[in-house]
Parts: sequence; C-alpha cells; structure tokens
Amino acid sequence: MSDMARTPTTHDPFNAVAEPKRRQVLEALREQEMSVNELVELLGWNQPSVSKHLGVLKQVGLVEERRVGRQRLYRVNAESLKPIFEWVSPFEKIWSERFDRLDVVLEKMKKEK
Amino acid sequence: MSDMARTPTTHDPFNAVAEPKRRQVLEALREQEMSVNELVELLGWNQPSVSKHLGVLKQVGLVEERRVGRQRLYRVNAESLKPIFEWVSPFEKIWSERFDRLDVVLEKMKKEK
DNA sequence: TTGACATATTCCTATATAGGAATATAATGT
DNA sequence: ACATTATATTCCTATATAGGAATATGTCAA
Repeated sequence: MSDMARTPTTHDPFNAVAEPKRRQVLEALREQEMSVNELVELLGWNQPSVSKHLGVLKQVGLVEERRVGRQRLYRVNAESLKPIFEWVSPFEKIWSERFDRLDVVLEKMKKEK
Repeated sequence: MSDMARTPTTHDPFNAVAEPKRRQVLEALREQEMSVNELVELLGWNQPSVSKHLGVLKQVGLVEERRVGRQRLYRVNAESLKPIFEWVSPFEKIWSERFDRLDVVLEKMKKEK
C-alpha cells in the first residue's frame, strides 16, 4: 500500500496544463467566453471529451462556469496560471540575458569592422 | 488496441515539468551546474530517484550532461522552457492588464477625493 | 586486479489517467 | 407530461508512470 503514480492532473495548474488538449481549450477560451457546444464545434472533439477536460480545468480553477439557461458558459481564469508564469520566468531571464550578451557581441563586431 | 493514457512525461517540457520534483531539480540546477551526488545531498532523495528524474529531463532536453571523471555534471538548458513561457505569456497579459486597469481606477479615486 | 566511488538501469506494483461508448441529469418550450 | 436540447457522469481498458529495492555499469586509484 501507499504506492504512488504521477501527480494527479487536478493537483495543480502544471499538471492540468500538461495535457495538450487542455491547453487548446484554454487558448480557445482566452479569446472569449464560450458554451460547451461551441467548444465542441470549434475543436471538433466529441462532447463528453470536452466536458471532461473542462471538468479538470474547473477543479484546478483554470476556468470558471456561468449557467445561462441550459447552457454553461466557460471562461478562462487567467490568474490561476500565475504559478506557471512565475516559475518559468527566472529561467526566461537566463536565455534572454544570454541573448542580450550575444547582442552586445554583435554590436561590438559591427563597430570593429 | 490503440488505447491512450496520459501524455508521456518525456513528450514535451510541459509534461516533464508537471512533476514537482523535476521542477525542484531544475531550480537547483538553475543556480549552478551540479553532480548527481550533490543533488542527492541537496534534495535529500535517494540516488536512483535523482538519476531517474534527470533521465527524463535529459530526454526532453531540459538538462544537459557533462562527464568529468566519474562524475556527471548536469546543467539546465533554460531555452527548452521557452515553449512554456511563450504559451503562458498571453494569459499573463490578461491578468496584468486587469491589474493596470485597477491601478487606473485607484488613481482616479485618489484624485476625486 | 581489486576495491571504492559515482551513477544508471532493471524489476516490481499501485495508481491515475484519456478515450470511447453509453447513459444520466438538467433546463426549456409546447 | 413530453420531446428536445445542452451538458455531465459512469463504465471500461490499455498505458505510463513514480517510488522502492536491488543490481548493473563505469571510472578511478593503489
């Protein structure tokens, strides 16, 4: 007993977003609030699949739901992606700094020519 | 046949980094190049565990390996996190813009007081 | 060559998926 | 009440883990 597998997808934004399809859903909802069926049509998947992915996203707080009649309108909750942005940013500094240094070198070469 | 489970951890940076321990490894290596045993000591895990996580990270290109004597020195390859940074950035725009708008509102309230 | 050190690999198992199919729930209009 | 529309849930299964334990590989030094 007490065995362990992969971290559950509903554990945090990192795991929820690891699934490519869930990223697609978020990209779609970034532009505008959308009903499940609109997503189904836009993405071309079957409806249960869309609902299930939305379920995971909702559990993690990546999307929010608003009920209008029989529809459920989903919208992205961008702020819940903050942990990812903040985790990756320090690494971004590294490659952008490296790029800056390269820039400086190129500039120097230009002058010396 | 043709069943599917979760996207393999070695499929892309998103999946590799979904595992919290792998993020810890990357954080450690962000500061400086390190041998496996140094990581073992720093993180307090057993050696095979560290090696296995490094293996995944290496497959995805998130770390690079340099052999020196019987040691293997690992360093982070920050640029391979670019896809994550670029994917999440448009969402960051959303919440930072929202924050800006809030800022404007607060400024206005101050003036009107 | 032998031992000690550094790291990787293999074997095992419980677990959490993702996808497909079928079905359940919920809300609306008539 | 009933049919219809919109969405969620359940059941099933092959798959890829992550962790622990044990072992293999590789490299140096005497």
